[in-house]
Amino acid sequence: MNAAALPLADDRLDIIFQALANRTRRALVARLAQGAAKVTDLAAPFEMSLAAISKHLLVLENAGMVDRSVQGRVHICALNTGALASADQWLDTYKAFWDDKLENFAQFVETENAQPPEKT
Amino acid sequence: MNAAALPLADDRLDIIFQALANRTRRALVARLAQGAAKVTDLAAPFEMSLAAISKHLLVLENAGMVDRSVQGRVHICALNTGALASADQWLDTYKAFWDDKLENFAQFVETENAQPPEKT
DNA sequence: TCTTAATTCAACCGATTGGTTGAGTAATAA
DNA sequence: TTATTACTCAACCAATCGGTTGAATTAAGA
Repeated sequence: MNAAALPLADDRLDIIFQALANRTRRALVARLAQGAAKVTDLAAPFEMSLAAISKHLLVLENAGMVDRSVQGRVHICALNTGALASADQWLDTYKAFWDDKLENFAQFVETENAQPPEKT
Repeated sequence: MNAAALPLADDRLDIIFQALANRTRRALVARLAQGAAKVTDLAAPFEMSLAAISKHLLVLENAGMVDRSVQGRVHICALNTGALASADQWLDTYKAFWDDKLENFAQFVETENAQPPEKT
């Protein structure tokens, strides 16, 4: 079923979240979720140069989100969901925390106020 | 109550994922998931300056992940789950896609700025 | 062949990032 | 009052980011 339960090294997560931190790249992910596509078609909806899209695809590829198959002069890109799953997994860890544990910030502040912190 | 069903504007997601794209900030999130803390305590485990941590906390705050309460000279930071939920929600969209095939996905594609499918 | 299409590469640019240090500002402690 | 603590602010720096343009590469079509 789900084969992506890897250790999630920090530098790997850096690269994955960084790749997601750009709307053009997220739009490319959205597009690729519909199916594989060649670079020119991926670039078509955007108002930036093909070279810029090429760079964005490289970022996604380095993050492990996109696989590339070169057929002649055409590069076909496809989504690889493993990296996305890793990011999702990281977030899910903390979702579990806050669903269960975290309550009201104001409540904490009151508690902290009534109970002075220890000296350093 | 889950208040995180917002429209997920692109620039907002840019900021959220960018905030997560740094291991120090993710470590701060991890630390804050265990409970609120003051800035000095948050900075203690790291081998960088307090000013650097202060900046990281500002990034998390601007991303909506951290709330701050100033009590005297002490700033108490607490995790705000809304922004993390937004990132999770974005990823969940794709998780839903790759888990269940394109059930809800065509719907999503229309909402986003992705172009209609053009070729097979 | 000669031309065109698909894509990357390389150099460049301004803006941003992630860190530093030192000074500034308040609140608490002595 | 004077120090000390908690933290931010401001200036600076090197590295990276996101884009550009123009040239290079390679494949396909005429």
